[in-house]
Amino acid sequence: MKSKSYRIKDIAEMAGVSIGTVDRVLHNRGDVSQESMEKVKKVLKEIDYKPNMFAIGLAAKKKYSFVCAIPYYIENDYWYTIATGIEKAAKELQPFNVNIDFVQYKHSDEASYRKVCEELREIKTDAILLAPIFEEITIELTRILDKKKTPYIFIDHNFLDTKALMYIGQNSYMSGYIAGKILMSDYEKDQEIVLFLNNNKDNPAEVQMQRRMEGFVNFLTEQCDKVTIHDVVFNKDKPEEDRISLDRFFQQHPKVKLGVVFNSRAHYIGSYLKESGNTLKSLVGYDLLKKNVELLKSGEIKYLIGQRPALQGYYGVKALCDYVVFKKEVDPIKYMPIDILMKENIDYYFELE
Amino acid sequence: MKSKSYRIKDIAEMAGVSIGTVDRVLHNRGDVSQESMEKVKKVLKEIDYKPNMFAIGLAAKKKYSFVCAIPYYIENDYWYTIATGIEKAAKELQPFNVNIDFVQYKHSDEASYRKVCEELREIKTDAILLAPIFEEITIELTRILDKKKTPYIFIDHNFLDTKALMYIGQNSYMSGYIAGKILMSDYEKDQEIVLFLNNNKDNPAEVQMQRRMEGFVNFLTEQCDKVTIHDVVFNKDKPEEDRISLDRFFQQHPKVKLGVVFNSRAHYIGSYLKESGNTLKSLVGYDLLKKNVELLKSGEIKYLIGQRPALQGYYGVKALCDYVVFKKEVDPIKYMPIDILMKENIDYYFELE
DNA sequence: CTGTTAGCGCGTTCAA
DNA sequence: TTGAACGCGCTAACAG
Repeated sequence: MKSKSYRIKDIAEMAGVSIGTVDRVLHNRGDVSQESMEKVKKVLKEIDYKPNMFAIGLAAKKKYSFVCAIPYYIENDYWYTIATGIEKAAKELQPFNVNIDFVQYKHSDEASYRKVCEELREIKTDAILLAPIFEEITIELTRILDKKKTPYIFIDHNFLDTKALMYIGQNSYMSGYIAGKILMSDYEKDQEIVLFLNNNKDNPAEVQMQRRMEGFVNFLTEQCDKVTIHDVVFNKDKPEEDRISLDRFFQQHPKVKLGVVFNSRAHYIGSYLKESGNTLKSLVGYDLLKKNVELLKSGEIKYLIGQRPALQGYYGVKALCDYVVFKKEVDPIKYMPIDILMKENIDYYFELE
Repeated sequence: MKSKSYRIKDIAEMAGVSIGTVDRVLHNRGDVSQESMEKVKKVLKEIDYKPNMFAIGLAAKKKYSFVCAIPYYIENDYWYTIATGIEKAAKELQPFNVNIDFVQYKHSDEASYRKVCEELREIKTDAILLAPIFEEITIELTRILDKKKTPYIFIDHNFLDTKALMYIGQNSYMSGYIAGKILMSDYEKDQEIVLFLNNNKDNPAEVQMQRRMEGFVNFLTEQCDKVTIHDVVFNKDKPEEDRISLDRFFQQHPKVKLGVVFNSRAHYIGSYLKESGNTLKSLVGYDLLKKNVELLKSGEIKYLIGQRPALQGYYGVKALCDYVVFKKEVDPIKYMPIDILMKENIDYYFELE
C-alpha cells in the first residue's frame, strides 16, 4: 500500500553516481555526461520519484519571479477577487522564494494593453500569468515569450494558437446557456425578456459577454417557443442617461418580467430597480461582487452565476509554480465550475478555504 | 511590508537562553526554570513567532495517529467520496508523520455504531474524525474523549452539547428549502408533487433527510399556494416491491409531475422512470453519486444538490492536523456550500483540485 | 564532467 | 535545568 519514498541519495546509489549528478539531471543544469544522464533517467523512470517538498522549501536558495498581468481593479470587483486568489497563492509560495509582481492595464483599452505587453517582452521573469485581451498584440507577445522560453498561462480568456502552458477560465457559452435555463424556469406565458448590454459590447475585452449571450440565445432557440426579447444598452459612465432610458424602457414594455445582465454589473440594474420601484420577476447576473451579493440577498437579483475568480487566480499561480519550481506537468486547460447562487445558498458559499 | 521571520535561534538570543530552552517552552515539555520561561514567553509575545513549516516537516520524528470513524461504503457512494477526501488529506500529511486509520460501522445499525464507539474509547490516538449517529452513545463517548483530552471533529451531523473541536457539514434545512425552490420553479398549475421517502426514515441515521424535508415543506408553506403533495415510501432492499408500488402510484396519480428524493438515492427513482417510461417534469435529488450523475446527464434527474463530501473529509483531517500538529486554532463550524447541479454544469464541477 | 560538503530551521538526543 | 550537536532531504557552491 504505502510506497517507499526515495531520496535523491537513494537514486544516486541506484544509478551508481553521486547526488550532485542526480541533482544536475533533475534540474537539467547541464555538465552531465551522456552516460550518467541515462543511468539516472533510467532509475527515475523506474521509481516515480517525488521530491520531499519540505526539504526543497528548507534548502531553497534560488529566487523565482512570476509576473501577473491583469486589468486594474477596484475593491471587490471581479479582478480584485482574482487578485486575492493570486495573493493567497503568493503567500503560500513565499517559503519557496517565489516572488509575485503585478503589472496592470486598463481594461478595454488597447493602448494600455499594448504597453503592458511590450513591458512583458522585456521583463525578466520566470513565468507569466496573463489575462489576455486583444488578439494580435497577444499573439505577438507569445511569439517572443516562446522564443525566450518563458512559460505563460492565460486566465479568463484563451487564444488557441499559442503555446500557453494552461488556460484557466469558464466555459462562457455554457454559462450563458445556463443563464437561459434558470431564467426561463421562471417564465410564464406572455412575459417578455430584456437583455441589459454594455455600451462597449463589441470591444474584444467583452468576449466573455458575447459568448454568454450566444449560449443564452441558443438556449432560447433550442428549448423555448417564440419569446419576445428586448435589449437595453447601458453605459456605466453615464448613470443619469441610463436611469432615463431605463425608465422609458420599463414604461414602454410593461410585459417585461425577466432580465439578464451578461457581465458583473447586474448591480447597476438591481439598484436601479430598487430605487425606481420597477420590478422584475427574475433578474440573472454574473459574479459575486459585493454589490451583486447585497442585491441578491435583498431580492432584486434572483440568481447570480459564479465562476470562482479567486480560485482562478490561485490555480494560475500554483500551476506556474508547479511547472517552474517543481517541474511537474500541468493540465493544459482548467475550466471553472459554473456556480448557481441565490439568496438561500449564498451564505454558505466560499471559494477558497 | 514583508515582516522579518524569526528562527528559534533568534528567539534564544533575544531571550538570552539556548535554543533547547526555547524549544522546551514552545512545546511545554517542562524542565524550564520560571525565570527562563518568562524571558522566552516575553520575546514570543513581541515577535509573533511563526515556525517554519518546512523545517518542522523535515525534522519531524514524532508520529501522529488520527482515526476516522465513518460508515462502511461501496465504491462511488456518499461515504466513499468522503473517504477519498480523507485520503487525499492523508497523503498530504504523510510527510508530517500523521497516519490515518479508518474504523467503520454499518450505517443505521445501532449495535454496529455502539461497537465502534466502544472501540474509540479504548483506542490510542491523537484525534478522531467521527460521523456521529445515535445521540446517547455519542454523548457517552464524548465524555470519555473529553476526559482523555482527545480532540474530535464531527462530520455530516452535529451534536451541540459536546466539546467537539469542529463540525463540518451542510445546513440540511436550507438545502431542503432550496430543493423546494428549484423544484417549484418548474411548477405549473394543477400539478402535484411526490416525495420519495426511505423506509427507515425515522432512524436517527436519517436526520439529514428529515431536516431537508422540513426545509422543503417550509418553503412550500411560505412561498406557494396550496399544492398537493404525496409521499411514496420505498425500500432499497426490495426493488421488486418498489417497482410495483411505484407503478401503481404513477397510475393513480397522473397529475404528479414533480418529485424529490431527500437522500442520495435519487437514482433508484431515476432509473425506475427510465425503465418504466413514466416521466416527471422535474426530479430533484441529492449528492453526486456516479449513478445520480448519469441520470442527471440523461435527463431523468433534473437537479442534484451537492454538499462536497470529498471536501468535507479533506477539511476534517486538515483541521485535526492544524489543531494537533500545528497548534492552530480551528473554526468551530464549517458549513459546506449548497451546490446546484444540472445537466449543463455538471461537467465543469469539481470539489478538490 | 563529477563528487563532496555546508547549510536551511527545527526536533531530539545526550552530556554537562 | 541547560546547552550543544546531529540529522531530516535537498540545493548549490566548490574542489577535484
